Amino acid sequence: MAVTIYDVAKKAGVGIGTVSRAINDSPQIRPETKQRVMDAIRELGYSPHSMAKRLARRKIGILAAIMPFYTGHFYQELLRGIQKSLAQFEYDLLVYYVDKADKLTAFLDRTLKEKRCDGVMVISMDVPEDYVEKFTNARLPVVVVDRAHKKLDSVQVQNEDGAYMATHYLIQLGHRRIAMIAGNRWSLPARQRHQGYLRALQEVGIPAKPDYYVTADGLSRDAAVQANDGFNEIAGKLAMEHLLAMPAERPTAIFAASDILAIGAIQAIRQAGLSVPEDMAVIGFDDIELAKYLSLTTVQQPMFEMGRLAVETVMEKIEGRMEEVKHILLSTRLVERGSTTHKNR
Amino acid sequence: MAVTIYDVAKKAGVGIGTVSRAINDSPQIRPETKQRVMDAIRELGYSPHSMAKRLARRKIGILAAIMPFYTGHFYQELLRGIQKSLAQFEYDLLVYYVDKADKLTAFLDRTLKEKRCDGVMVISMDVPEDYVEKFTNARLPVVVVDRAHKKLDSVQVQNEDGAYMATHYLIQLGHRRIAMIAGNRWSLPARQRHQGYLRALQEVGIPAKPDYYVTADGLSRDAAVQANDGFNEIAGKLAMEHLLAMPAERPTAIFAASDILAIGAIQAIRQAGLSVPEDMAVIGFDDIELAKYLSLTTVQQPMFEMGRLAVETVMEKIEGRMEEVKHILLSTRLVERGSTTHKNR
DNA sequence: ACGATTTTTGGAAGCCTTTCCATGAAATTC
DNA sequence: GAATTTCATGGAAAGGCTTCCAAAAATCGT
Repeated sequence: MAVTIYDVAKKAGVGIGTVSRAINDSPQIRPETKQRVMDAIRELGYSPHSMAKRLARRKIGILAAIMPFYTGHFYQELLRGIQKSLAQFEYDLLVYYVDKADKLTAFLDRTLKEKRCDGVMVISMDVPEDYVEKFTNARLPVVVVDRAHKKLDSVQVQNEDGAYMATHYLIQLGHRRIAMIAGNRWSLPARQRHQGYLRALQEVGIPAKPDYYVTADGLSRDAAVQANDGFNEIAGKLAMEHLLAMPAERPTAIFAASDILAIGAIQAIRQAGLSVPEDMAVIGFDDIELAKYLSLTTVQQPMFEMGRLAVETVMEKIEGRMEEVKHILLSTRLVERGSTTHKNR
Repeated sequence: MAVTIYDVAKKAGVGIGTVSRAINDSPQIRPETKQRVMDAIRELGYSPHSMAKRLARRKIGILAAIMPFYTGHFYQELLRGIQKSLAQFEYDLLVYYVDKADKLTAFLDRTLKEKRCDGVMVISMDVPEDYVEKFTNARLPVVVVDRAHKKLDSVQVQNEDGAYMATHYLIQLGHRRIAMIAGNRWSLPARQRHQGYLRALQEVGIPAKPDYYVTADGLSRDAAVQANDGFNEIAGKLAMEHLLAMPAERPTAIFAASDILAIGAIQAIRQAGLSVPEDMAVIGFDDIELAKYLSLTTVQQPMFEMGRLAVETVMEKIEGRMEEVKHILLSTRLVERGSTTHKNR
């Protein structure tokens, strides 16, 4: 049916090995011979069958990325970093979006069952403990992005540091009553960011009020509030309403653990007839695309770079250049906009 | 090295054919035998090699999507529709993001050269004429999404209709001087939307002023303005500035051929000290995520549905259920927000 | 010019499945 | 109970490539 390497070999009057060498830029071939083969290939319109090649090479040439279904700049930029980097290795990218965490295990199972890729990048999701072992046994490299796990390679941002920076910035602006809004309490980024928040407060001797730390899990069982680990607009709004309803000592500034939470919070603030930043300064985390349009001060993550490093980390494992588990931490950057002060530059 | 079907066969005391039948749910196998094989598989931790399977089955089980690198809800939702639909066919998705159109041909070349997928979805990009033929010859099904081509299957939205609806809506609001901002003049969606715009005007006897149709290509050679076929923020802003600078008969309403153009236009309007919608009503097209936050009235495209249909169309071709070229047109929906009237519901 | 090296070449074996055909066993029919 | 049909099974062949080894050809040294 399709034209194979045998047809080319016959046409060019050479052996199949020679054809293979010609298409794979082997140095073990005379230029004239190579030319003859290439001519035959062009004439016949031959194209190698990628699956056969992969089978023979014992290498799939595919990396899989699994990520949650959130829209937004963060994942887009990440994907772009991944793609760009992948191109250099001549690997393809298989993308899986999942709605819920339970789909993650379904995907992981399938990946383990069929050998569909050489490595996996798990983005913004926690890999269940038993799967960590399964993947290790299967010798299938996994890198987690935007999360960390002791036994898996990881690429993430200095969450603690970024949160410290954000909180410190609010303090510098003169705020003393600073509350923090986060997604679910057990989410790792939430915890890390909380640590940074606490450190900044502690440093200047502001006691941390437990009431000032509001997380999505404490607010509601509602699915909409729990979506995306509690990092969603509704949760932000609810958390803010909760803070505004506090009897006394209402905070003057909010550090939200994500931009989307911050956006929800701002809605609640406005609805309460207050304005940002006069009555309430708000700072987010991520620097998603919306942040620019809504003039939200935030902590920017080097998303593109994360993607690039994720790929390189998996590739190191695949190519056996690296044995040890590697944890990469990238630094963040504060982006000042209008939700904290007016016209400050 | 890896455990193969032979190991399983030996362990279970059956032939390899039987093992294959067991894992593929063939009815041609006794339940007891199947159980025995399954036990052996579990014990050995066997998993079939997907590439070998694909080679033997003469079916890759992969669809490729190639799309531009724009961030946003439209592509995210589209991808989600694609993914969801793909899961039913047990196919995987290979994603390629491209910055520029020239990368498109690079991708298409590679796809043709190596047989990496069973079908291709080209999203928001025009397939060059010579490639149409190449793909037809290679018998590799291609569906274009958000574009159309006579000889290729396509899934797109009723652009003409949506634009008509948008313009008609502005007319209903009392506007008579309605301008249109579009990306590059030669882009198909731009042309189709322009047709709808013209039809709505004509219907009520408003003469179409050529000056009221501003496209990105007429504005600047600048790469930033030409990016994404002229559908970008800068182009929208520039176009609006151009309209505002018009000596007399300044328009009172703008139909932008995309939300992102509308957003650029709004910036220009505000910068000129005018307000939306009082001085200038603005309606967009797409309903990207930002639209909701910026309260932009717009024409919504059924993105998820487009993704689903794109997959089904390619699959029909792959499975040989359909020979003819199929063009699918989906209808749009007007979403009223604050950029056209205040509180209108 | 001839033996020793080095480079090029041909093609068998291997990668791991699925599929098809032949065979033997079991079930059905008359 | 013999003849026929159906069902379950084993394993060869096919799918299209890479890789390795041995053989052939080219190159080198003297």
